[in-house]
Amino acid sequence: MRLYNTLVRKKEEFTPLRPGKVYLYACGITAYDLCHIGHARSAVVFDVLVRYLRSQGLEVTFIRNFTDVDDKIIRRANELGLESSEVAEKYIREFYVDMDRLNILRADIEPKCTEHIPEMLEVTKDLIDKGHAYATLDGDVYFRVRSFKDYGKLSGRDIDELRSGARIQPGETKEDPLDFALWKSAKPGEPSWESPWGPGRPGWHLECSAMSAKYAPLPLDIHGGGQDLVFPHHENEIAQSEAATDGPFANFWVHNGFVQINAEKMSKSLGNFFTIRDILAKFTAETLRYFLLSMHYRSPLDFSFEALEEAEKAQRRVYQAMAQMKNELAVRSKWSGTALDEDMAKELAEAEKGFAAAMEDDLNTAGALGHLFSAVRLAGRLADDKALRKSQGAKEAWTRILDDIKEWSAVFGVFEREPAEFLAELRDTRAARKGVDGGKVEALLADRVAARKDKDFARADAIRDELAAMNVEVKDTPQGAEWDVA
RNA sequence: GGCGGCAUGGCCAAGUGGUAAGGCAGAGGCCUGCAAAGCCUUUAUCCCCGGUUCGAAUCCGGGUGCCGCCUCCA
Repeated sequence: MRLYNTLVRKKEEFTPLRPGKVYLYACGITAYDLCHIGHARSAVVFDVLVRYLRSQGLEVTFIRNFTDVDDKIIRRANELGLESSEVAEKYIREFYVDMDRLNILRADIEPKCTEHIPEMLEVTKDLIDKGHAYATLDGDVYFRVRSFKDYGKLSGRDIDELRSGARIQPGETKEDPLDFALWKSAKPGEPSWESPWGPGRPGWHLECSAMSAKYAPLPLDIHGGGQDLVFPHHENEIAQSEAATDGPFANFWVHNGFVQINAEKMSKSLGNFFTIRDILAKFTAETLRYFLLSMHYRSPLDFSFEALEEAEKAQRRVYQAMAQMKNELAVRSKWSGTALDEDMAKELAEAEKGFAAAMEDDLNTAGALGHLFSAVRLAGRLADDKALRKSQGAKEAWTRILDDIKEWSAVFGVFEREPAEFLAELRDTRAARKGVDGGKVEALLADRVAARKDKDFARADAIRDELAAMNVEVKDTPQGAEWDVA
């Protein structure tokens, strides 16, 4: 497949460095709070990338770390009166709750920073030995940025431009403002570990270098994360790892775009901040997942509840089509001999090809979904035609489309549910969100069924108007009356 | 200030130089007791100005607007 590589700022053909085998490392969360939509996007993007690579027959080792010691966690622990390890454990548990609901597969290896202190000390020692790092009298260890000539190659920054922006904080004794901490000496009340430079804790960037080297052969095939991690986090990782190993750290750098609110970055200070749970209180997890995949992973994605509702309708349409196809296939046992029309067969083949090509081209899930809808429309057209509906051609097409959706949905992680079951969940979710009383609806619907049976259409229509006023749509099908939330 | 990204129909959104996917919303039709759903039809010279090319939404230059990173951040 072709993948956009941040390192060279263009799409390149992705080829595993070791035949048939892919090592992918994605930066995970810092466990100090509930995950927000941005975390969800990043998680979904890399989940789909892993699923896709696997669907192409590659054996993927997916590593996603947890940062479980850092300034924010310590601050949070102080606020809550807990140990920082308790805070980290709590939010790692919450992370799994959210990710499981979003159908995110567990990574193969999920290392925690605090469990890899020896490995990090080892890297730090190496870097000092090679002259790439130095310890200060205070017991801090810094990476000597100017000792690494390629610094800035990922983020496209010039070291001398950076200089003007960097500051030395009071109390720091760096040689150069650009230097960043590998090891921070312990301050009172902070968690700390013993080291050759005194008690302290690792700097943020170090963990990814140490843990990826432990669990994967370097260079990694792919290293990923959110776009904001490009600088300084990933730039610093490259500096640490490449200075330590004298070889390349990662072959491809893949970064997902940000979630925005009203075209602005989501942030707590702007008050436009949504956790995954805020969303899942109103929408199904699968709707959120579908929404996140309906745009290309590198584009900024503007979040709104309106947009989510559109996604919900689009998603419902696919499930309705699935339900219809399954139903048609189930109710009929005899099919006429008519084969599938040549144009339709071609259309279906093109949708299949288009889907594959879109995924192959930098994981274009939005483009791929367009082809899924083409298949869905074809299915509807067959069902709509009284003659075609009973034909062998329709049977074959529906069977094939359902198979296609099954294959695609395994990569997308959506459309995997039993349609009737999901549609019921969706209806209930929409009903709850819009304040529709399901019991009352069922009662009115029963009255209407009775009225229709008596051919009292005036009364039936009056009841339907009443339901419509409640935001409820009625659908009369051969199987009986159904309702949904408008 | 430095670096980078984006600008496609009413809204959202794909788009690999060859003549604009898809979704949502709207209009007309088929179907239906009437509806709903579904199906069919229908709505774009792709921010502006130049250039390269037989041909550009796609490449180059210059504008304009918006956003991100440069400090913790998915």
